[in-house]
Amino acid sequence: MSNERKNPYQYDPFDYNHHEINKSSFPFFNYGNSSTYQNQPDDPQTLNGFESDHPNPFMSFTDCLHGSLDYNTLSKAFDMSCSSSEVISPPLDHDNNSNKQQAAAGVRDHSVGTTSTTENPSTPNYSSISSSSNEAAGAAGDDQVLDEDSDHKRKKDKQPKLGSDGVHEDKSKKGSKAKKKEKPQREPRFAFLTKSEVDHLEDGYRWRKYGQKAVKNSPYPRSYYRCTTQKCNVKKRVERSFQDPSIVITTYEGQHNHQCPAATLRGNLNLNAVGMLSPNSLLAAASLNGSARYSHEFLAQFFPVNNQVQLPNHFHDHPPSSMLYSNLMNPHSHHHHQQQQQQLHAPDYGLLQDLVHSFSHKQEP
DNA sequence: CGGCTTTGACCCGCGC
DNA sequence: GCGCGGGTCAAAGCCG
Repeated sequence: MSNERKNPYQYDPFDYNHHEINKSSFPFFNYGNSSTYQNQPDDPQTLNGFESDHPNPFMSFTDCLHGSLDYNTLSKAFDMSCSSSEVISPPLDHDNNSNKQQAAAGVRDHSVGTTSTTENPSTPNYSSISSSSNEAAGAAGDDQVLDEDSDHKRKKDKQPKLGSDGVHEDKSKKGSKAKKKEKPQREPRFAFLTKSEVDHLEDGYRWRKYGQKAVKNSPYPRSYYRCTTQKCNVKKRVERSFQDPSIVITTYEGQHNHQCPAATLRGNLNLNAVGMLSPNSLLAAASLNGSARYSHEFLAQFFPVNNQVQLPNHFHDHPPSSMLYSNLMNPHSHHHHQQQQQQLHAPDYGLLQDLVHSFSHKQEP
């Protein structure tokens, strides 16, 4: 979060590149009914051209997993990722100065985070995936935030403090910094953009909300969830795009060390009830369909080794021809440089920023 | 009563 | 050093 804190309207692109260098972008998955999404090709603040070209708006992410998650599907998805920056970026680039405030004015209140996911399981229209390495999400590479271990440490330290109303000396911990050496590495993150009226999308796992924070420059809060399974350190953050309130940004951090409860219970995934799948559930679903091989490759993108994300060659070998790809094509995509430029001047906006960077990085020749 | 959400306080790193 | 903002904690409350 270090870099993010620069002036939202003039952050340093070079600085960003420096930290985002290992990021990569990921494919879009469209799922569910897309009829409610109003595409505005001329409005840079929307997901330009996102739906207009979609030959099959009902082909869903879950559909891919359920019935036809195969090599082609995945490769198509990857092909898309190569040109998906525009898709993600529009909500970020441009302007923002005036619109960020009014973007969500009156659209919905701030009381999100209530996990009423079941009431509308079919809302999601599309989602995109973006991964980011450890440095992502504002955590400058050098000031790693805490992982579970550090969480525990902190918890310990915090106990006395709470008892004494914070007057207790927390300084002691600050002084005793033998442990501070080992900067815990943040888990890889990957984000989904999902068009949904529901904030917390059902993904087959059980989550416990442990916090909610207001997002700077956004009327929508960010909710923090943790997997309820013991010893599973996966977290996710959910927030709504302030520029397109219909879009929910879900960021996963870490890997589930267990099976997807939904899959376990049913022996298969009821994908119709799954609004969005985390990589693990994706993996589970893919495996169920005998596509484990490719799903692993696919998922490997989310968990890059050595912080280096590489697209498998065969993904590049397959020209973009899927509906997913066309869906991603931005009317302004031929204005590559222009777009990038805009992205580089995107406002500081937490998760969205992460997305932009990971995607924009993809554009490098 | 257990599991979950809410919510204010706290921690921490960073920029100024 | 201070304030800001992201992230987390944990007590209190809610709910089935």
